[in-house]
Amino acid sequence: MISRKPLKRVTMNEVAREANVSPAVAARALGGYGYVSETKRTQVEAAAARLGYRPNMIAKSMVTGRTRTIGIIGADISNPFFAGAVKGIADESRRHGFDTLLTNSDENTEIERDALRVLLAKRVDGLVVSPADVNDCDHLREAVQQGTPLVMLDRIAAGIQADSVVIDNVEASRRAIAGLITGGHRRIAMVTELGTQSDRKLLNQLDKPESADVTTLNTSGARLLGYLVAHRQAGLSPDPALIRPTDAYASASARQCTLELMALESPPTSIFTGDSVMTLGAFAAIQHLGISLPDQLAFMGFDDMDWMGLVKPSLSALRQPVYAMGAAAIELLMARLASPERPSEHRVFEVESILRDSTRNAWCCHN
Amino acid sequence: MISRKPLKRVTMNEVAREANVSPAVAARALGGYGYVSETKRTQVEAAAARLGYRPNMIAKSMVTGRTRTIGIIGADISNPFFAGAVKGIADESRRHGFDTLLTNSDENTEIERDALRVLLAKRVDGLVVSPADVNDCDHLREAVQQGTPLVMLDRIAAGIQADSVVIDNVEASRRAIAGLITGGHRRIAMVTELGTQSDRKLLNQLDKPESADVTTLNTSGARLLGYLVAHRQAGLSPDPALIRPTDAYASASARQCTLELMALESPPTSIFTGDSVMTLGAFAAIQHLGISLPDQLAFMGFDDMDWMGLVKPSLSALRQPVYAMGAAAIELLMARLASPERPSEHRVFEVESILRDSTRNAWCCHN
DNA sequence: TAGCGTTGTGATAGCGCTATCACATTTATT
DNA sequence: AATAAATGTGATAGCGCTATCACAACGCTA
Repeated sequence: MISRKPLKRVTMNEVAREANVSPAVAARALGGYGYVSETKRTQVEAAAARLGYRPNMIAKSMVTGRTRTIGIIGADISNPFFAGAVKGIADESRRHGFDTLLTNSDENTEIERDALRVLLAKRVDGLVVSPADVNDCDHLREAVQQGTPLVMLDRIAAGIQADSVVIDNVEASRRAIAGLITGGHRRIAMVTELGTQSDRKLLNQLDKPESADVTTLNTSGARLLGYLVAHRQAGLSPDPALIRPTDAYASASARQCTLELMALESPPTSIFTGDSVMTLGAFAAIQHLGISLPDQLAFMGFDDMDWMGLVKPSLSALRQPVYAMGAAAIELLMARLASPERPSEHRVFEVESILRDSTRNAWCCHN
Repeated sequence: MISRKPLKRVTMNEVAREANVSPAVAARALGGYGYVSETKRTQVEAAAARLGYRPNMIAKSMVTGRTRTIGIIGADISNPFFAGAVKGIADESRRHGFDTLLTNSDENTEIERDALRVLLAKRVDGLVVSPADVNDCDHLREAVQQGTPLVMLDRIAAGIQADSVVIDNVEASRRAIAGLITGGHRRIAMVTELGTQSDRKLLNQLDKPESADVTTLNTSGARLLGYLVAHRQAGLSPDPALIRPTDAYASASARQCTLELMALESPPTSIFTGDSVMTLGAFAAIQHLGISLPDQLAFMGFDDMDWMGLVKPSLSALRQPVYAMGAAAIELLMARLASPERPSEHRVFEVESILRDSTRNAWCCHN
């Protein structure tokens, strides 16, 4: 039960009275607009300080229609990818005089819809969203249509007229796998979450990746597609037993999947993980089994973390410039706020291959 | 340049007209309060849906004086400690129907002051703050006095009438060091950031920790104090050469400090780090030098991370229940919103010692 | 029939500001 | 000196809602 009496705060009118000027003058002095004489400005400022006046953004937003606030809908702040991106978003927003309202969707479209409703009710000036499912985005489309600019981060939902900041997941993954294939690997396992229906559909068409519609795939689906394409291009047919979708408790599940993979009659000679959480679990399994990398198993994962250079052997990874991507999202948003009619822009960032010991002699640059 | 025309949005009045009811009825139907007949409620809801009506929280806050928003001032979201805490804060807030406005202080009091000003202007209903410097908190005190409830997380600023959620840094650190001493170590190094003046003052009184004023110490100062107390209690005099304050670029600096420590004529037999960022840098140095843990050097650090169990050898650490601490901060805030006059509550969480290979045979439980 | 509570509806003040007038005064230009 | 422009001030509408009235219509009891 919330107490009902909102506390009485000092208002501009009281400051005006204290300073013996009209409310209009006080407003101009405090708000920094229009004409005010130096004398009165000082009077007003002194009065404001004396009374402990705090401007009320709510009231200001009420009349201006702007809040100088950006809403963020991310999957999970405790995931390092988002933590880094959120930092970039927050810093860059601040630089432009905007604040950030943060929400978590937990990769759940229902929660996302809810979060969106709240952010729109709060009248944020713009949104940065990582859609939980790119195939279920009517709510996002409606927000854009009603006039709230939106930038998609990490994932692009088809059919939404909005800017985006992404990497080319298919190509990054394809290149990584192609490298392993060129390095001589033929049994490459992939451990990844496959949270959505459309991503899982890929499992039924392992040999015809070209028939998949990229625009309906989420991040991990796209990474799996890259895996399939690399195989296809090399004339190889992927073994379904080596593709392991994990379930919800991601890290633990990745560990379990990896244990099972290595227990196969014909285990993989190399393993590729869909993100850093998968990498954590898979590597835990590898340690547990005492498997030696890269001789017995080559290892490469999506998303680079500091610690990957410190484990033995060190782990190769595909690095996304997360902070820069977050900052870029805000740049695009600011550009759109300035000119709402500009054509939508899609910023594709480069993925860097960080080659460490876990792929030594196992990976060859492909192109 | 921001475009100036705020876009025209559907208001309650328009919904009322569309539904052929008075604005008051529409307000009650949409706001879910007071009497409305079933018939009219349905009419209004239909009209709202038809027009794509979105409630305006700003206007509502204007009259109610509440925003259902919690402001967070944290040091750095990309630091795993805060990322975890922020998750706890956000989740728990959401459970209570509150949203979170996130800001970063970068451990800088100036930025913190700024962030506070903005959050108060936005009329947040409450604050969760990790003060950058517990000795420079007049701005926080004023906020509390003006009536915005505030919970301090991770650090307590003296003389502020507010709730707090912390761990006992002195005791946790003292116990860890005492364990190393009992384990036979006499030359224990400490690598930690010492960002504030008051923390650095400790360096001038290594042998009389009891003369330090705990309430003026920040997190890392308190941890250093624990280190000193443990030595004192064991009748040992700490070697100043083994206490290494790092500077700004934390991880790299910790690496450098560790390299220098190990190059000493008489190097430490054990090393203790002030947080996970320090641990990362220190461990990188240890790997670089090829030092074997725990034989050549016992290792223990503050803050546990997933990867610490995966490096070779695995690293011992003091684990804080970060998520729970974030959630607890919101619990306290909600309790205070419900009864503003309740006495302030200080929640002290337990620190768990995660003993792994890096302290094998080097650490003995002390009490 | 009068008197009462219950249920539903409408009118409207006002939250704290900004923006826009109208107007007063000073300074510059012809 | 007359006019125009620049500079400063005050009054006030209104942003979209909620909360508070006043009141009407209805069924109930006495």
